[in-house]
Amino acid sequence: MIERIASTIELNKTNELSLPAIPPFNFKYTVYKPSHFPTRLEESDEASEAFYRTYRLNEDKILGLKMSDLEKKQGESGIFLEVYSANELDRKDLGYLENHVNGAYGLKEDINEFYEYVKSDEELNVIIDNLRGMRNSCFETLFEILNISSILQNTTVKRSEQMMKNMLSSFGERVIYDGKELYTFYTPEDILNSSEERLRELKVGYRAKFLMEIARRFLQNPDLGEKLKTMNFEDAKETLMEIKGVGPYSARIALFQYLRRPHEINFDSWKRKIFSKFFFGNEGEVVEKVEKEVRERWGNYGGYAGLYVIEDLYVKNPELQYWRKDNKKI
DNA sequence: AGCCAGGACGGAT
DNA sequence: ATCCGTCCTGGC
Repeated sequence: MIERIASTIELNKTNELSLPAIPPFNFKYTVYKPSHFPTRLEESDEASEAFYRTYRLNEDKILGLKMSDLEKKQGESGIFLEVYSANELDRKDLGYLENHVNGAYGLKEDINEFYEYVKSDEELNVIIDNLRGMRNSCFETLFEILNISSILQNTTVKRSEQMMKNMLSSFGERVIYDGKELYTFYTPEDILNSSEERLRELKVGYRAKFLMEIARRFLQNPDLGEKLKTMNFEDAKETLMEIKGVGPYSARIALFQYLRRPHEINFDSWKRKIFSKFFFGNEGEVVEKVEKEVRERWGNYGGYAGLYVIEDLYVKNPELQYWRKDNKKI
């Protein structure tokens, strides 16, 4: 099969947008999550305190985004967005982009509802104080987040990182803007124009057939993500798990990240240990007991509270990012 | 060398 | 409904 010949697209700055957020808003830990394994989709620039991220607008227009803290620029909560592109963007494109960033980072969500819900949990509130204003973030489309959750399943993070790198460098578009070299995510067409054998060469293992299947689904039904947003919780979960390769773990990642259901929390062995230790002081408790504690303590905001616990742990213990070299064990 | 961890599937019960 | 062998790769 034909594989796209590697090329690099250079982008130039074409627009600036100010995207206000409902306060409080924590720019740094909304756009950047210390617990997430690094990919070439995005880059955090410490010196300029800017965050770079690629974006495929309406499937064909390739964008490079540079985000910074609107508070520091204009004294208002939110994101200052600099847009790099090959061609000028029209009003419709910009409206679509603005809508995407608002949704991806929950800028229009009132995080105070979560704080109010858990206000009596003193231990959690110490953590919230450190990260106040942090939102759940998911810049990916449903197709993309299901690729990531498939790549995360049943392996160590180090190998997930390797698989993602291989997939992006083989099928993503390489872009250069503002001195950064990053990749866009690939599309369902990119995968279907390749082959299961080729994916196996990229060390995704038995997931090759799952990734082909996911690509097939989204080629047939590109609006699946939008459809899921209109469904109730059970129907959305059921629809996700109809996709071969998407089980409970991957579905919960999509439900929490993409559909922003604050209740959902997914327990892989890594999170099970972290929360076992957080609740009971040891890593050994079974997932049923850990999950029961999440429900009793945090109810409908179990996923959101969990997000704060995990990210706080990584902020305080940056050496935990050695999972890049080691594995999920803490 | 052989064995194990890590989600999901599919067949057996 | 629950259990179990299998799929892959990398690390021990």
